Amino acid sequence: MSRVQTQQKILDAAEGLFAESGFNDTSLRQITGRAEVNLAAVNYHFGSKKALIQAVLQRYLQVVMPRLEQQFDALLARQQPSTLSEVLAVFVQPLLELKQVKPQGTTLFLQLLGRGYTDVQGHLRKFISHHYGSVLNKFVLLVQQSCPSLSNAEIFWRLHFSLGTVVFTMASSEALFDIAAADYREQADIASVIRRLLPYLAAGIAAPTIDSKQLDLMAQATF
Amino acid sequence: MSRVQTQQKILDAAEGLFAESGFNDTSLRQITGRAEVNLAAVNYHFGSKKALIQAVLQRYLQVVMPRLEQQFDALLARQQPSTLSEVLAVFVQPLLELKQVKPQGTTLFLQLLGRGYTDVQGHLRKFISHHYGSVLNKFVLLVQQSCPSLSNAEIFWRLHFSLGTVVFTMASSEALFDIAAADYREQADIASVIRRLLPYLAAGIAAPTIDSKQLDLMAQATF
DNA sequence: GTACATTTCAAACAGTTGTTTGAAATGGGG
DNA sequence: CCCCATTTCAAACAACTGTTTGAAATGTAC
Repeated sequence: MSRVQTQQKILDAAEGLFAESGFNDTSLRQITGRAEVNLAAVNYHFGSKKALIQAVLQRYLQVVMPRLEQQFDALLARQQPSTLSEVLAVFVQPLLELKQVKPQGTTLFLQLLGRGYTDVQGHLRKFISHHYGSVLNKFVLLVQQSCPSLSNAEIFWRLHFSLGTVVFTMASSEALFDIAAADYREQADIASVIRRLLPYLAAGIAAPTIDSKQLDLMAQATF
Repeated sequence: MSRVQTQQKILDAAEGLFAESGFNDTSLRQITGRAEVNLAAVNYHFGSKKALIQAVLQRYLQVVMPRLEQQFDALLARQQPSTLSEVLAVFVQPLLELKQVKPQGTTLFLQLLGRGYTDVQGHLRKFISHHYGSVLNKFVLLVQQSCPSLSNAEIFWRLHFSLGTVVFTMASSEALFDIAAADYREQADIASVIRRLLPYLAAGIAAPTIDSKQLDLMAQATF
């Protein structure tokens, strides 16, 4: 079997299992079993499990990230600042295009992203900010321009709140789909979740700030 | 050593390690090592690691949940529906009161909650909805009353988005504190994060809905 | 078809995990 | 003090993990 065939079989098997069960709870024996490949093949072709995880993510990142950067650049080249909704909407097209790479591509990638941020804390964060930090900086800059009234610290926190929303939703998307289908007769797919997500994120990021005095009043209002 | 002393030492050691490294990445040998207790003590006193995890969470849940329910009941007994901000503000007081149970109680509990939802998917969700489902239903009812224009399905999704925000933020709160301190000279503690969280969540949950036509326009606006 | 490099394979490695065991120690009530 | 239940302890258990090994098979160029 040729080099690329084996590598591809491993990547395909691995990404499915990783998305289902997370990185920690997926063993190399499960992966090589599903890929119909010898156990040692992973270490031979990728070096280690960690490297395999990165390779699985890289297959999608190297498609999505340049598309995102290109769109960010287009917005940055404008004269007047973009609205927050415009900035967030940039993600939709590149993510949905992953379906062309592979039928379930969008769902798989977002689930993997969710797993990567929740399973082993820090690893994926460092990997992404190291390889694609410049792209993310452009995104942050666009958000800052669209919300000039917010301090940079406030934006930092709210963007991480938003990251949490996305990552958690995607990591548990399969369970949420099931619940939504059972309780609300929803035929939920990844595109419909994205559609629901954007207004939530836009409103949260651009929310008015309140000072601590107001918060204290709110907290005591129910006594 | 008396029964309760050993159990307490195990619980104290376990909750700290669980909060730091998550449930999967914390071994019983680490726990019994820190607790200065024999390895077999966990299985003798709690039965299994899974039961220990639940016991760790129960110590806080059985304090927080009755307090929450009591506040929800107070709001439900009102004549006019509460505002969303009022409903969300209910969480502040009971969570901060955990500091009286134990100095770092609030932070620990929220980190554990985050770990529980991100580490082993589903387990904690089932456990909480089984033991405290009625309390959560009252919360959902209050949110529905405060946002009459939103469909129940929309509220379902937005509450899970919010759960993701909280859970992810808390699970990685230590890392976020460090970044915030380094980049924005922020002295961030759990109370200040809650203060930042509430307006974000309130705005996100109450965000105006957009139809798919508008979304498509947004997505194509940058071409 | 021979020579050489690449790839596969079964087997074993060393490490960790949660759990169980049976004896030793400790506890308090009669 | 003795008895009996409770609790501790060191040791071993079986199952799993990612990784390495060295020989066998396959592929490729001459």
